[in-house]
Amino acid sequence: MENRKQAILRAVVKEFTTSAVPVGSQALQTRYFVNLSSATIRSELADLSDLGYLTQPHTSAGRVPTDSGYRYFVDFLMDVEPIPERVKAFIQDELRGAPPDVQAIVERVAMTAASVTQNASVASAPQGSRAKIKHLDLVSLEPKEVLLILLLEGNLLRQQVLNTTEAATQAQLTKLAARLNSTLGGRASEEARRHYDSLALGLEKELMGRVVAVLDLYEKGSESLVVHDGVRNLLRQPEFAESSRLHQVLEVLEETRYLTLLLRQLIGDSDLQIVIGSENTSSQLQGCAVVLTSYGPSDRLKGVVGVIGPTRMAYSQTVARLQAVARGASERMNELGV
Amino acid sequence: MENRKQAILRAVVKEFTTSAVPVGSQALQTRYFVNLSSATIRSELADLSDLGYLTQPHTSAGRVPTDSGYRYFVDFLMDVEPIPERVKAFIQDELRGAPPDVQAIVERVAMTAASVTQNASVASAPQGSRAKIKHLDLVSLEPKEVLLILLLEGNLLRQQVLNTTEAATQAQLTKLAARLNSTLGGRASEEARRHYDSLALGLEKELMGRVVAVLDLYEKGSESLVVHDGVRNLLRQPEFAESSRLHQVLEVLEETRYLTLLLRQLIGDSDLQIVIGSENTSSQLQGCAVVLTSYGPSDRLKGVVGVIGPTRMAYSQTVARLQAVARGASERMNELGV
DNA sequence: TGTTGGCACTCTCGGCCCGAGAGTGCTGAA
DNA sequence: TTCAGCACTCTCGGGCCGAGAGTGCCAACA
Repeated sequence: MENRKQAILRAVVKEFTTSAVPVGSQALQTRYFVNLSSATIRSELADLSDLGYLTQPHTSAGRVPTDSGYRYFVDFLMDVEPIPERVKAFIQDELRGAPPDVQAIVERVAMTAASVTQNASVASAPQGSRAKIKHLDLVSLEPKEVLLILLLEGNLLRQQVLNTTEAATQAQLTKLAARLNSTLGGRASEEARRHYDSLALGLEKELMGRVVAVLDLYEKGSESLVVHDGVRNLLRQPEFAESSRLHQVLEVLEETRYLTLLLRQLIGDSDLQIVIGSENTSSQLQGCAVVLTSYGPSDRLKGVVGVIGPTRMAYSQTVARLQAVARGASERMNELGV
Repeated sequence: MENRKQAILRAVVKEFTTSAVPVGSQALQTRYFVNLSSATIRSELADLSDLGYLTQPHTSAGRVPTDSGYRYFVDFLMDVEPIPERVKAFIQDELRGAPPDVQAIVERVAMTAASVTQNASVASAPQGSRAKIKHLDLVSLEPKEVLLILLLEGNLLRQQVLNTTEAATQAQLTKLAARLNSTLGGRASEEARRHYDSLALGLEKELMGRVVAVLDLYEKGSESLVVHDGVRNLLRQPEFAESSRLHQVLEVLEETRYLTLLLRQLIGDSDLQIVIGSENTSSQLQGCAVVLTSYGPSDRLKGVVGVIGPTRMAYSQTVARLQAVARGASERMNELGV
């Protein structure tokens, strides 16, 4: 595409992003292209419309980018936007101040992302495809009831209440825990499965069954922690003035199970994903843009943080800030060993 | 107030609750009071307006209950509404299926409350004013880094990463943990504080300092777990068709810190609290009604679950179902010992 | 050939009017 | 005290209209 067309497309996107009003040839001329006449710009706009990058709400209105228009912008025209120091500092502060557990950090990540991008946000907890057992503990609740505490790599705590067939004292449990710790501590989940298989029926086998179950749940990712925040930001946008639009977005956000799948499917193995309007497979997100990136303490342990807003979104700003949040969160998690 | 006036007020509330349209004398006559003429009803309606229980959007519209009208209804006219078996079963299923940890249960409680009342919901985790230490564990992460795992009464797990001045091996830590468990296990937080005071400087004192800090945090309730759900339900109500109304509610719901305070302040020590429209101290909740009740595994450990919706709310149904959810959650927590 | 000023055309938007309809309050009679 | 009748008030939706914004096209020009 010729340079001038690109420049005009970029200008339309930029202008529409901030004003939310269809942009006409005159506005472009006075604000971006003083050397061109509005007639020239009009003919370029007509071309861009023919190419499918722009459209008009009605014959005598200005132009609005189509989904393809945004896509072209994102792929070829977008420049990296520097993040103001104030925002950088805010992100740092928020994430440094996060308490040392996954749940809290994920919530903080969602909150920060929503806040700095002024859109709705989602975040899921980092999850690995292979788990390591770091530590294990057994606490007697009742004579035949045991609480199993499992510390996975990444300082993820899991607990399970377990009704055993035979009674056990706390002393016995402590001993058993110590033995299991030396066998399994620091080992991958495979080890636990092998150990389970090797056992004869009894308390230890029952216990290890639970351990394996927890590991399975974790590795299959069917236990999911997904949070969302910043829905109120969407209400500031004219796109969501009528409630039906917001309703659809909320159906996605509040349906945790679905949201989890969506995030997992979208992020794939790419590190930055931008989905615009009709590119969304989910019908509720038509008209919305989704920007996702991954974060986590290590390459093996990755969660997703993302932003949902109208397609008329400040893409370059959103991407920059979202990535900053992801970087900050990764550092914090790394530092905490969480 | 005379019986007939009460009956008419009740009818207006009931009718308006379902239709959301101002109710006129004729509608009342044909649907509730076939033996009265519409003129008679009109004069009663005029009286109820004078009393401040009803109002009209404009001179030639039907009547709408005022906040006082709802208040009178709730205090004197509301009858207990039986819960359909299907709904009862749904509540049971949802709560029985909740995983055995507090976080998950609180989320499940909010989700269920939102679902069965078709409104937005909030829930906070049960919290006691005094904590008991059930179990404690120490895991060595790095030579000078220790993870402290603390199991409080109610199976609440807390973790803290702690950088120690002196290095310690896992064996030493295990020994120390065992000693502390026998000293503190099952004891109240006072014991931990006394033990902390009695110690000389050193690893154990550092550790106990953290333990005491966690207990403090918990007992002061400054660590808060509050979740909300079902905002999408509000969008079905005409009251929230224009986005500004929803915006205000979302500001309350998404501002966790504020929400926590609000819940704590509202519930006080009563077991059921209904706040209607202008009775709300928070300006964002004018026009909304809030219904709250408490739940938890024991009398000492109470959380709050509540519903937020338009003042035009099916109060008797909401109260009945909310209490059923609270009962179900309490049972589940009791059973899990969570 | 690309650019430009001029111009007719199209479409939205807000304001206005108006009639239908709903619901009221009042009044006088039973 | 109840009720039928009636005049009155107000909203709501539809239709109309003029202002304004923006377009596409065309002919002229460099």
